[in-house]
Parts: sequence; structure tokens; C-alpha cells
Amino acid sequence: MTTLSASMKSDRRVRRTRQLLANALFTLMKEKSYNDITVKELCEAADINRGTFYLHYKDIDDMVEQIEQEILAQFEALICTHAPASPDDAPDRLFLDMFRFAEENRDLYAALLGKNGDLSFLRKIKELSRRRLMELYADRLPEKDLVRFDYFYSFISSGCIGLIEHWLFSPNPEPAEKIAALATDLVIAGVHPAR
Amino acid sequence: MTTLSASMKSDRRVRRTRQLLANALFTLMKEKSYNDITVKELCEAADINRGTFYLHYKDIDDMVEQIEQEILAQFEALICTHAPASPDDAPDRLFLDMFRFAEENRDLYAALLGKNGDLSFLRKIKELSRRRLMELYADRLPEKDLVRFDYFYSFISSGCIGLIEHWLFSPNPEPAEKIAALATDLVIAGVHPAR
DNA sequence: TTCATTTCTTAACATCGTGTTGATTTATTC
DNA sequence: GAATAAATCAACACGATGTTAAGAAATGAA
Repeated sequence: MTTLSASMKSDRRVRRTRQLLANALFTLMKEKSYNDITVKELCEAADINRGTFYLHYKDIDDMVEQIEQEILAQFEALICTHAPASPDDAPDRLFLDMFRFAEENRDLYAALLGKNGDLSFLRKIKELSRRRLMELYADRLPEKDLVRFDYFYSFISSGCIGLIEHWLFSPNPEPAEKIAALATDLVIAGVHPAR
Repeated sequence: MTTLSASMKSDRRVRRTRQLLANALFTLMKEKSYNDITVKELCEAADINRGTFYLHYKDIDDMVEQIEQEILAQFEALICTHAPASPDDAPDRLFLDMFRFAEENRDLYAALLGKNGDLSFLRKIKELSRRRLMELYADRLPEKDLVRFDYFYSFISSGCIGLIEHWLFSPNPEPAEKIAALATDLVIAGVHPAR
């Protein structure tokens, strides 16, 4: 059920079922808050027997959680490949990878960050980004004010997620490269247009 | 039911019932995702007859929506009192009001922005802030790049909400004045600590 | 205070989604 | 091809839902 035996994910049927369920969920989430998506209608949308759902997940929350864990693990692995930057480096490369990753997982991101999405997912990915940014750029700390430092990176990581949200739902989205460059600009040169 | 007759809100019993329900909801949301808070347990927590709930709300989603609408209307009224700033003004005053408002409605904010909160509320309040900031500082637009301008303010408004989140859940929160000043700094002087 | 009005309570009801079961069929791996 | 594992199907008890009608309690206005 919640046990992910080795066989469970290598079996093509399992992958198929889970994929169908995930796709159906993302589709339904475009129109309905996932609070009131029932297991019944999810399975009907996926054309999967309702009993089968319970072979994989405890309930819909559990399903979302598993999906989130998987994607967050990938995300963490990705941003941890970046070595601490040299003093003059900008976080271009890190941002680029982050935005590319969002691009590759557009459907999932759109569902979980959309208007019927999951706030806890937003918080988790934001916190991962924030922690990593702080680790990578800890040496640039203006030592006098630690609290301020915390708020700095809360602002930045939230801002970047804001960029992703705006980007995901814009009619004709720019390539990841452009957004990454923009994010770098904002973080390096400051955000105020009047500057 | 969903009809808010004039009498409905002036009657003390109505105010009492709705207040009890809201408090119970916020309390339950500290521990449970509001997906799986049932009407039954909510009413038991509020010590309100279950039938009474349905005199006020269609379901829990409807309840949350009504609460959000009310607070968002107040928020919008608040930020619309601010006249367009003179060219050299910083958004201190606007930020200060925003953070004070969050402080006054701490329980509600903590519930709706907490880990079991509502992403659509986050989006709405962010979008209101963003629109207002753009209206107030439209004249500072660096005309060459409109898309960039959009992203600018997505970044800023998300960043500010990020500050609020970090602030709400920090063990001993600073006064609103200090956060407002910090937000202004970030927006004016740029975010990068190395500067 | 009194009285008409409105809200809250109580209990009962049919309905629907839930989560589980056992038997059967289908698909996959080796 | 045979053994294994997953998906289907039908059936089940259970609990939350949303609604109803009648009675009790609280309210605001005269």
C-alpha cells in the first residue's frame, strides 16, 4: 500500500496506473480544489478501478504527498550538485537549473502551484531553495545582523517562486534561460525599477 | 444560507456562531489539513449544532471562501487609501500598513498561510499587493521592457509575502515597523547581501 | 416587559463516498 | 510457458453529508 517494494515501481502496470492517476489528478485540479476531488471521480477520470487506487495510496492526500516527496527529492538532488560559488559568482547557473526543472515538470508544477494547489508543497520547495541559497552564499553574510540575513533569503526565495508562478501561467512563457537571467539581475542589481 | 441578509450579521447570535466556528477552524488547522476537517468535528470543536453550520455555510470550502472574501475586502480597502507616491517616496507607509494588518489578523493569517493553509488565499493577497504596487509606482517604469516590469512586481510582492510568512512563524516576531523598514530596504537598495 | 421574529437545537432520514474483502481475470517478469 | 504480481469486479458495513420538521431559546423593537 504505502510500502514501495522494489518490484512495485519496476512493474510496467504499476507505472502505468500511477501515471494515469497522476494525470487525472492534475487535470481535475485545473478546475476543482483538490479538497473535493473524490477517489471515486479521480478513478473514473483515470479509468482505473477504485479498488486499485487503494493498492497504491491510502487516500488522495497520501497520493499528493508521495508525488511531492518524489519531485522534491529530485529537486534537492539537483540543487545540491552545485558547489559553493566563488566570491564573484552570481547564482545564474543555480537559477537556470531551477527554472529548467520547473519547465520539465510543468504539469506537476502548474497543478501543485495553481489556484487549487497545495500550500505545503510551495513551502517545502521554497524552504529547500532558501536553505541552499544560504549555504552557497553564506560567506557573503554582512555579519552584523543575522536576523536580517534570514529575512533576506526568505524574500529572495519567495520572490523566485513568485517568478516561477508568474512564468508558469503566462500565456506564452519565455524560455527558462531568460527567466534565470532576470532572477539573477533582480538578486544582484536590486529590484527597484527606479534604480 | 449563503444569503447575507442585513439582519443576519447584526444579530448577536449570528456573530457568536460565526466567531466560534472560525476560531474552531483556525485551531483545527494548526494540526490538520483542512481537506480532512469534517463539518462534524468542526462543530463539535466549536460546540455548535451541526445543523446550525448549514444555516451559514454550504460546506467548509464555502466557509473559508467567505472568510477570505471578508478579509481581502478589508485589505483592499486599506491599501487603496494610499495615494500615488511622489517620485522620491519609498513604499514604507504602504508596507507598514500591510504588515500592521497582518499583525492585527495574526490568527487568520497564520491559519490561511500556515502549512495547512489555502494557496488560493495566498495568490489573491499577493495579486492585490502586486496590482496596487504597480498602480502606485507605474511612473517609475523603465519603459523599454514591459514584461520585465511584470516580473519585477511578481518578485517583489511574492518576496513581501515571504517576509510575512517568515515573520508570522518566527518564535519572537519583530514589530511590524521593523519588517516594513526591512521590506523597504530590500525593494529600494536591492536584495543582495554582498552589495 | 412583552411580543413577534429570528436563530439555534434536536432527532431522524436517505444518500453517497469510503475503505476493505475475497474471488477472478489479466498482465508482467524470468 | 509457469510463477508471480497487479488490476478488476461485486459486495459489504460504516460514517459523514445535507436536508427536513418541530420545538426551545435568544434577540431587538415597541
